[in-house]
Amino acid sequence: MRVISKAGEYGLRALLYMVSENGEQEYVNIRDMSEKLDISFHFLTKILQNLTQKGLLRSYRGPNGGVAFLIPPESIYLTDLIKALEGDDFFDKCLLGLPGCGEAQPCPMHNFWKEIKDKLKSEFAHTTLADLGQAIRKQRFRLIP
Amino acid sequence: MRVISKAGEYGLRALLYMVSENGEQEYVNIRDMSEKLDISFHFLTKILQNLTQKGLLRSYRGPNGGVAFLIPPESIYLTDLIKALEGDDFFDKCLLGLPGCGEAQPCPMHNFWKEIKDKLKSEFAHTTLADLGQAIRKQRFRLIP
DNA sequence: AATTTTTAAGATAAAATACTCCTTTATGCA
DNA sequence: TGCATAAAGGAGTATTTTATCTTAAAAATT
Repeated sequence: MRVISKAGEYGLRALLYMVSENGEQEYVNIRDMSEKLDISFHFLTKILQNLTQKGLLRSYRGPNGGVAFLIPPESIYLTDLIKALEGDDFFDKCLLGLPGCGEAQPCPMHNFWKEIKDKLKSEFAHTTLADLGQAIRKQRFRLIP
Repeated sequence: MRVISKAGEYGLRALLYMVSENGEQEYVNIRDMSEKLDISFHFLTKILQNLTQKGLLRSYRGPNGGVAFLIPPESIYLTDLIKALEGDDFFDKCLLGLPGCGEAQPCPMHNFWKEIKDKLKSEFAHTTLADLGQAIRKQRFRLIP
């Protein structure tokens, strides 16, 4: 059960790196990050470009350039991040993939799945990137393989 | 958030069709099913072949042949079906896809996600194909597009 | 202005997933 | 026995996702 795509994972991991591992320098170098996290530089570039276009990050070229948060990580909620990375319909899929399943004609698993999705949604809706970063530091979770 | 692959969806839908739409005839014709459910015949064949090999279905060639349940749908639990369709590691993935996340070194979302997975698991572990079929009949859910 | 460092963008390649086709084998029926 | 039917099995194609390469453009340093 892959919940989040590779691209989504990499994006999330990079932002967590920016939040938790990086000091207070504004712009984080993408090449550097790609090497530390062992993610293809060009692929990561694409993913972060997307987040820049969607207004979560800002970027700066030239020496000492890179990407930085446009919105402070304290106000980046996972819901928004996941939607930016995975698409807006992330939370709207039928568990069984049954055609026509929805509120109007719920499949046998619809309500059960809705409950679970709602839980996931609300967890994502009130945890921020900063929260995750803090937890990572606290638990000493190694982001870097 | 695609939880189940296309192949998994088709397989599940076909079995639900067999449970709920089909009369009491033993073998269900795959071509017929593929047309009714609007799934590619060849693709569906592959999927059901897999279930036959895994011992959930049996098949019969020749006129009036098709596939039938080897195990009665009353004792096919979703856990087993999903594992057969999607692979045994279905319930073992990290939500954030963080490398190294596990019981030994849980990521910040690990316990939260474990809870949700456990809920899903236990729901799947005690609902059978027959249960779903019954619900479909009761709710008059249309399997056929 | 030239050089360096970095993002931006588009084209291409590899891998995974989704889907198709064709031949073989088993079965039923005339 | 011969023909039609239906699944099994193997190989092949297409599409999507993931990843890489190549070139261009922007910005800072010298």
